[in-house]
Amino acid sequence: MVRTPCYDENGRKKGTWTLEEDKKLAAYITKYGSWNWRQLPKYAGLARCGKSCRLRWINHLRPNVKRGNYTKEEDEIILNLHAQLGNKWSTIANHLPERSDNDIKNHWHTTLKKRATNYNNKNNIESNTGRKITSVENQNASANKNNNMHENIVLESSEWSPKESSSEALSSIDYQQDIFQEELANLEEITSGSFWTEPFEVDSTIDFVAPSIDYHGLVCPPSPFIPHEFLSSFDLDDYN
DNA sequence: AATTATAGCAACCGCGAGGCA
DNA sequence: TTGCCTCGCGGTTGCTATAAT
Repeated sequence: MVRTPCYDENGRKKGTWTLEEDKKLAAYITKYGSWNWRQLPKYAGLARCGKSCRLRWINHLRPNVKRGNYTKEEDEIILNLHAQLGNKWSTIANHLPERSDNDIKNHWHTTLKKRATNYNNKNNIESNTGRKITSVENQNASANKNNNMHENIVLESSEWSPKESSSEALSSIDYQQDIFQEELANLEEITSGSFWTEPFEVDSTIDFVAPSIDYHGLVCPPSPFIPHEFLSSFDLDDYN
């Protein structure tokens, strides 16, 4: 289910993310934000490309992201929106803030696609009998996902498995929050006290870089892994 | 028990849009 | 206007787990 880790011609890692990489990425973005995806992995001490970091963050690590175990209501929203929008996964994902576009896309191709034909046929039948689902109704249904779905949006009960509850998804969120708290604490500990003034034990596997100015004129924060002797030549006050 | 087929999902790739110099 | 850079999107691939034979 995962890709075998390997390295590209630039020495950047590809494939499955390790727990350690997840922790580094989550901790860094939680503390500094995603100011520049391309530069971020260098500052975060990751041998990954920016694209990979962005994807990992959006699909797995960002707060409150829910994985797997789609509810019946979520399925209905996706089916409904896909019928209107087509493969506009990012737009569909906007209606399901806890889901990523990639996750929705995968879910569509693996599960919902098969139902779509029946679903569309059903809508056509309803339309022909004078109970057409309007786009306004669809929007209301999407925006109000905490309430019961619109009466017209019905899936065959046999098509939805009750095993797809939200319990496992919630445990995924708990797991991510644990990572945030643990690594944030580590970062705070690392970057506080004598960290900035004491000599640093350099990890030769990490590509150290200097703080810089991004295109918004903001100081790009240095990685907590940058050694003291390298940092000492920079004064962030000069940039601010 | 071994082999093959299928499902499910993580992640990569290529392209277009938009911002900036 | 043009070219470069970054980001985000959608299509696709690669791999594992599970089911079927």
